[in-house]
Amino acid sequence: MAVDMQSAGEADLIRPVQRAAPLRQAVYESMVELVVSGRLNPGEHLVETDLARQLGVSRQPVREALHRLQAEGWVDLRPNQGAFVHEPTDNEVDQLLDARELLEMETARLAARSADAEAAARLRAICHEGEAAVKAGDTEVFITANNRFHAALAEVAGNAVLAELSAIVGRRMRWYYRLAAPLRGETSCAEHLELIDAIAAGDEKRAAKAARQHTERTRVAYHRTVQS
Amino acid sequence: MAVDMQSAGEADLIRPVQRAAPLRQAVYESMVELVVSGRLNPGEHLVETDLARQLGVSRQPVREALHRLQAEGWVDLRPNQGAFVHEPTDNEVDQLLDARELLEMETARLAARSADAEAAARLRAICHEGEAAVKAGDTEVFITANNRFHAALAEVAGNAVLAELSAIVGRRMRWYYRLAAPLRGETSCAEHLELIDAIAAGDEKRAAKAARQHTERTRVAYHRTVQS
DNA sequence: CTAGCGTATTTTGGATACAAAGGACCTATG
DNA sequence: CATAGGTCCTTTGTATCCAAAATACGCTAG
Repeated sequence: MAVDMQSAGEADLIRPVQRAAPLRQAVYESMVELVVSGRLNPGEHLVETDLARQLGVSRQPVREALHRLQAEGWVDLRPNQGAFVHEPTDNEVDQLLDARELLEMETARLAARSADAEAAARLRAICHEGEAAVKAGDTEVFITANNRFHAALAEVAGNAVLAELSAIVGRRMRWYYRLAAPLRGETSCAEHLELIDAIAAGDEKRAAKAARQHTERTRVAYHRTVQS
Repeated sequence: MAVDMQSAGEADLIRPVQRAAPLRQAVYESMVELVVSGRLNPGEHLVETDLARQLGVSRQPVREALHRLQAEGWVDLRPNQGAFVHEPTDNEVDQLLDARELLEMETARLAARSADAEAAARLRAICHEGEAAVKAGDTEVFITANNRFHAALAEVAGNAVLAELSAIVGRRMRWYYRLAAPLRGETSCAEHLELIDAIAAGDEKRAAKAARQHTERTRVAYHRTVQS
């Protein structure tokens, strides 16, 4: 199991992080990338020492990153045994989507209540960025724009707690979402625009409905993806 | 500002943690206790070195505890400046309660759908423990039982994500809840029992309504408390 | 006397070193 | 030959040490 790590053999597997000022942040992002990209397999045991060597930093930032990754559901931390890459399940996806639906519907309702022309314009701008990314075929940028959209929506709704919970669910969704994103990009933006229209009109019911449908379609897209 | 910390002068301010196996856990619990009890004032700057000395451990466990405390909303961590005790606001309480209402209603609905006699009995048992604590006047035990009740409810509902989100909100509520708890203890258990009845009957609507009313009454109790 | 700058101290961020717990492998015995 | 025990090695958990950043103070110049 434990491959022989010769001094030269591993160098290009994982690129050392750029030593910018906030090292933890860089390490954290590198590790998210490693997990999301699938270079680390679900269930795999992450050894702090190895990660530190490969990333070119000490164990300290790695540890802190691992703790944060646990809080966000990327890895599972067992006492005295270290970190294991979280194993995603279809059941978990459905639970995440249930939670997301609940949170997004309420967020949409609150946003519609605040009904602000300037806010609607801001949301539309982000939405169009996502569209552009889809046209360019850049999934990663699209997902980022998507997250920004949901974050902005939560801000408009004006409940910071709700926004944070949405963010937690959103981060966890990323794992699965990147599977379904390519199928959804085209229609997702249209659904966002419909949601924005409802919010701009101050129509709470319509906004909630749009949010629900958006989530449900994401669910269908995911299930269709994993079946293939 | 910085009091003169003579070797003997500080010893009994904060009791050193019992050096049980999981040191982090002990440090974390000690610090929650320090924040909740009010011995550390909101906005106060927590210096890692001082905490470490006073708790009788090194800075490392303290740092990890601080990160966890941040994730749970007890402290705010500013880059290169360290930890500051979170300053609670009335606005935040309302937002937390809004989120709690949303989550609890859905949890109650799902729990009612699962409708299981054995589960209802388990919930009732926890509820009665809380009642006993109220009668004994032990607020701390009551709050613990209360949290256990909500956790058990989430488990019955069968959505782990929802349960975790509820737990996050519940932990944050603790700060405020301990203010309102003394006023609520008596009626809170009765409301829980009404909720359990609705769940046992499989009546989703009634369960959701009970959950909503329970949250709303907590809100009223809190606002009444802080006004005095 | 006040405002701006430079230095010094404090405190966090990161690296290294040490101790303890867990798991794997090997051996000896029934 | 299978199993139980023990030892060794790997890996985490904790402590100490060094460097970099931020703040606060004091000094000087206007």
